[in-house]
Amino acid sequence: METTIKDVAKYAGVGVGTVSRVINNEKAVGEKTRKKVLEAMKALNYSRNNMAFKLRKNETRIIALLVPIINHPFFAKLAYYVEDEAGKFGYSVILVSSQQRVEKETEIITKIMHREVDGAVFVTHYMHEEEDLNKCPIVSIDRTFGDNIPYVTSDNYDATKKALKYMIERGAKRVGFIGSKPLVNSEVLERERAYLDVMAEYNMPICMVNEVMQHGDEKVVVADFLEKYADVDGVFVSGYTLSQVFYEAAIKLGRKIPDDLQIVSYDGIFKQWSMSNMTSVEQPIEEMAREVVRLLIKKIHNEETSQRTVLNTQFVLGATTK
Amino acid sequence: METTIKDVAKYAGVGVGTVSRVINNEKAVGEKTRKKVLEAMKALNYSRNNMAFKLRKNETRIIALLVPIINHPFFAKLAYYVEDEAGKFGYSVILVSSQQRVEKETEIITKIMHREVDGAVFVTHYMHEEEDLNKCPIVSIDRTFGDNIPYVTSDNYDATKKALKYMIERGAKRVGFIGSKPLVNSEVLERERAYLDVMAEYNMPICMVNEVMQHGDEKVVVADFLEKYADVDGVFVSGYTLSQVFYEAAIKLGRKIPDDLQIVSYDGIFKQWSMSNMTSVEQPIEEMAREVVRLLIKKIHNEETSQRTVLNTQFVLGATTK
DNA sequence: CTGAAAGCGCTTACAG
DNA sequence: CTGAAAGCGCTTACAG
Repeated sequence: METTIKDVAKYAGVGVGTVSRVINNEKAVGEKTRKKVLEAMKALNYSRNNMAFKLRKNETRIIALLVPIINHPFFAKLAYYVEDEAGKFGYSVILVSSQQRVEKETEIITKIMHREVDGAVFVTHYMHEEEDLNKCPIVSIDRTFGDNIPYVTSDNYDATKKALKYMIERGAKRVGFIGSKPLVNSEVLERERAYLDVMAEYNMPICMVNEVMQHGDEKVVVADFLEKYADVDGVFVSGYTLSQVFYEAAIKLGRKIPDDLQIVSYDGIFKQWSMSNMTSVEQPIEEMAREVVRLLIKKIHNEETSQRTVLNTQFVLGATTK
Repeated sequence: METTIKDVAKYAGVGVGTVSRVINNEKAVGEKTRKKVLEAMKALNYSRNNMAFKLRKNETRIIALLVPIINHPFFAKLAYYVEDEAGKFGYSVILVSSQQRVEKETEIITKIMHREVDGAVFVTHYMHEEEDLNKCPIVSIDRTFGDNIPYVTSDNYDATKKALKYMIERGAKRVGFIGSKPLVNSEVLERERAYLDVMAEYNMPICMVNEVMQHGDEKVVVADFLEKYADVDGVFVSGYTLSQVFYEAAIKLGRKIPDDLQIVSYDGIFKQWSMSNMTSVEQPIEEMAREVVRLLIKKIHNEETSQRTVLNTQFVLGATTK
């Protein structure tokens, strides 16, 4: 059997309340008593059973992080900083890859209701039932759920606009857009809006594929795009995976990059992970992660939070633009 | 207040024990009573407080996964499958990036002792105090702790030998080895042993750098290696990050790959993450992850486990060998 | 400053 | 089949 607070109390010849007080470092305890208790703890090699502690306190000190798939540079980096920031507040993080299965989202809600975690950050783009969500401490990235779910996002609209204009200024005459459309309301949709606005402004034709995609669909979608819009000389690719696939496919088709075809991607740069060198809009992943954790912890403690937090991207030049 | 088992019992006009029995789907409960309780649960929107459940059962149903850094293709992929496999057994996984800080390892031990997690899988290569470890349900990948810590690994020795011979058969006359040396006993050391054996067998000179490295040291180490052994025409690179850095550096130095310099790496292939196309020894990450989880769960339940599990790698041809 | 007791929300022998 | 009670290991008013 593991040694409990009772054993310590008996050994030290005091009450369990007293032991609890020294464990929790409360001031109201005599020097001698404290010493006795400390010795007993050491002698018995005591360590607190935090299951009991958590039950009393009614907090798990755990949050869940729900990503589409952890095995992806964007989400892995996010997870890294989420864990780091949560740790600063004494929280652990449970990792869940939704694998595009809706049940996984529901599972998290259940975990919250069952008091297995205190809250969750949702980085997924699937369906769900609004009603339950609003009762739970949940925050999100990019996704706009409703008034009760704070989220952090990046300046999707402005950044996309800037990226498109950059290619146009460098000679692109026919500019395309390819993206994976989220299933739910998301700030990511702003990228499409920016594209449409820029095309209107420059009086250019729309060459866009922005579809709901399953993981793995990228190749087909890219191939379709490149066939349908064979004459584009500038493309905005929304998302890391898509941009890698797109780049490869374009090369294979013999397109000269950037002379014949310029590319800018949203999230195209993960130097650590790949040898690609794309011009891209880089999201402030670290800051997004840290901020989303701070929001969640506030939410858990019923503090006020702002509903929408926008962080700035960076436009990073690479070898895929002129 | 959240509704408890007591509320349900009162509402249904039964004892709490009975409610508990229907929650846990025990057979010994009358049909009518069961129905009454089920209705009460629904009416009150009851969901069990698992903190209390866990305290009673003395199990957290959580395991910890300790990796050097989650933001890395190998560990991210591992994490993905660890989570998936753990889920099959009803376990959640807490993610911890050690960030090369020893305290993080100790932290996990503490979490186990404090009953915050039931056990842990260690994929790190740092120091620790043996004594505590042996009391805890811990399993590992590659690392050999001692008789009490089961681990899974791959056929490091054979695979390395095969890779080296492959280059030699294709004309390599001067073959090097570059790796990041683990701080602790690890099967990864077998790769060095294989290299030394092969060099002896072919009577070739040793061109090896196998040092303890910090994250970020790779560039310097690679540069040193390429300067010191400027005339190697075949190199075995141990590890993903190192192989990416090595490849880039070699290219920059004007080395023609594979004509002038062949490369084989251990863990060089992560198609999802990069556009590289290396010849490499591919570890069965999914199977390693699943197996290590199974081992841990057995350990948690005090079942017998084998101490060492070796899984086979695959030798995958890419563009970096002749 | 300290002890005895109640209680967090469950499960599980023990009777009946 | 079912209820009353004890207990999991803590914390926290309440007295003193």
